[in-house]
Amino acid sequence: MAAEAGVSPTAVSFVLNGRDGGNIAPETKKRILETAERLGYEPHHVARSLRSQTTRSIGMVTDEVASSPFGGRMLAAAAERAESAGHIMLVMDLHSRFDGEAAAIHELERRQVDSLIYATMGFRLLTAKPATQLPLVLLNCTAQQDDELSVFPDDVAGAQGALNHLADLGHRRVAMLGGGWDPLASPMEQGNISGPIRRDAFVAAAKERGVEAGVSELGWRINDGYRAAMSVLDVPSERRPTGLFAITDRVAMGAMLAAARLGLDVPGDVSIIGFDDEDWFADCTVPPLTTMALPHLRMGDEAAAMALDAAAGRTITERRRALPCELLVRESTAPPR
Amino acid sequence: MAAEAGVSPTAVSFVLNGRDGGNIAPETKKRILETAERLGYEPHHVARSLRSQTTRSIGMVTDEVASSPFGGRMLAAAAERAESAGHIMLVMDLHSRFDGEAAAIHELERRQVDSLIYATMGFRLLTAKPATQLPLVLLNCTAQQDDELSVFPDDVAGAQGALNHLADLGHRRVAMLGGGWDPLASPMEQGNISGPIRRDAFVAAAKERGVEAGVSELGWRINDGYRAAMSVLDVPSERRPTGLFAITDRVAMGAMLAAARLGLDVPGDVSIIGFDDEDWFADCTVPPLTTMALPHLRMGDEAAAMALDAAAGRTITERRRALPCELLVRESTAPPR
DNA sequence: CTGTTAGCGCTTTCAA
DNA sequence: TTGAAAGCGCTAACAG
Repeated sequence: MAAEAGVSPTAVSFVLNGRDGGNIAPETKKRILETAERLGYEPHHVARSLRSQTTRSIGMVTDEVASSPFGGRMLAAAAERAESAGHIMLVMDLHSRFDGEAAAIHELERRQVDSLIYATMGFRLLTAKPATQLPLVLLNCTAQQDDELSVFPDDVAGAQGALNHLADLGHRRVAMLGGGWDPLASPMEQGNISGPIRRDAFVAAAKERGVEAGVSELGWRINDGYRAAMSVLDVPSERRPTGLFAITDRVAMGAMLAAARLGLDVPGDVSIIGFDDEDWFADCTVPPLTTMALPHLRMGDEAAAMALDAAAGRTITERRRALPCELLVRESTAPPR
Repeated sequence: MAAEAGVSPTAVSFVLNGRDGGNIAPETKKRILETAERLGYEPHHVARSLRSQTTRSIGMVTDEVASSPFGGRMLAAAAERAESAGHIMLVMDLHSRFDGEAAAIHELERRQVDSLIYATMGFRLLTAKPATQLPLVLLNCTAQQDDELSVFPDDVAGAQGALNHLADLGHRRVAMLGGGWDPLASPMEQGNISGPIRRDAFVAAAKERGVEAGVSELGWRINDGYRAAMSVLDVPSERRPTGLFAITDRVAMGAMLAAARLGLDVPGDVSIIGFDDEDWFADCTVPPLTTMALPHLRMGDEAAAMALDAAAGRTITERRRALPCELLVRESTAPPR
């Protein structure tokens, strides 16, 4: 390339990296640019990495995030943000092996990634943050005492928002369905802290609004929701809640099944609001499910942005970011009648 | 490192790469190994890449696979296989931008990945295979005329298997629910060829087994399944099918809703079998859904294995691999009564 | 059997 | 304003 343009490698390097602070004659610069264009020349990425000690890449280690329904969204959003900054994501999935964490990080360090994202499937509170010298951002999890960089959903505001939606609609007697400890959950999921957070915030918000709120924590899945809704709904109508807050969309689905079984109309007899906005799940229920959407896309995006900033040595203002959930009002909620 | 052990870099390189074909004195070798151990020495990956022209990594470009419910599974499985061979996955998500393909591949080539996996969300037939000089394997898609390396689900055998399951149970009148053209589908999904493949195979298998088979292609989602099942089930019982094959688990879910609405017991009055084994979806329905599981994990695994083989220049016997689906018998199917 | 040497393709200091 | 030269850390001919 240098030979082809009849200049030195130095000149080429300067021009192509925009480092020509008036040091290169316009004429020379022009010739270099033209030659590069004509040859379709592009700097050799590996060589450049070796020299500059930066690979323009960010490593992502996931605890089966890649295989969870939400994980893909976070990963894709993070990858997109990385790409837009000329970086790329290297992924290592722990596929539920607790032990692999150190090895995965080590491998990523060997490959000289510029920063690291550690992502979990459920929203978890980490007792020990992954050990590394690299800039690290926690995605969908956060560390106990550290002021580690982290990005996670604002479950508190989400649950409050759900209650407020119901209260604004005029509901005075509501119930929260689902949550609690799930013996069937994978070990990874056990550390999930969304359950108690959402419950406490929901109950507190209900108290504040003067709304009567029951809780039936029978699990996280469709049939748990079915059972919970059955227990809560199958009572005389004057004691029956008119609004149901399901801790997940799956639980909401079960609640819908239960309502149908009991001959209750949704949202006529009972309003149901879910949480998560899992895939197109909420779009597909009958009626379409109102839900509190987890900000997975934005979480992935922010995590990558933080990783990029940290790698570049920029100062980061907000080190722990609780991102707001979004209320998606569809057709499963309405004023009580 | 070489200095520390008092030997030449050559000796170190040979020993650490296992290339010491009797060329290194056992004594020297031992000293090198000990020193490496003591120093926690590891070869510099980037430098090695520069020298050896191989980065031990495989590039993956996805058309929003990373953000689809199944995509994560394939990606994670591929990543795991790559890791086990000391490779790593670099991912570029096209996030539904058709145009980005060439750019994504180009970026991966610049980063000197050893091979490429091109993965799609739905099972697609590619008219033009992505252009690259690198070894390329198509994941969840295949090319029209080429003998390109590809891995995809055996939808034909899957649909046959579903019918055979129903027929073996004794059903003589069945219906297929869902599929057809979906105007609401994303452009990416439009190219999905699973629909016609499954339908034709199902119908042909029914004919072969002497089973009467109707088809109601009203779409791919829960409420489409609801509508399709309603139209098929809401007839006099002597004309009503006793077995339903839903083209996706979502459609099956809708069919269950319809059955419940009509007061029909599943599987007593009507058996329902789904397709895909989406997430824990099938586990969560009431009753648990019998379904034909797509081999996503194995697909990701095989794709990575093929990419690895191709990169290493090994000869690959089966260039197009249709991987078998697995029948998961749960509780939504039973003999007719 | 072992070590010297010459690069891989780039960036950057330093001298011209 | 430009170019020569020295590496980044490793591998692999090729001598010794």
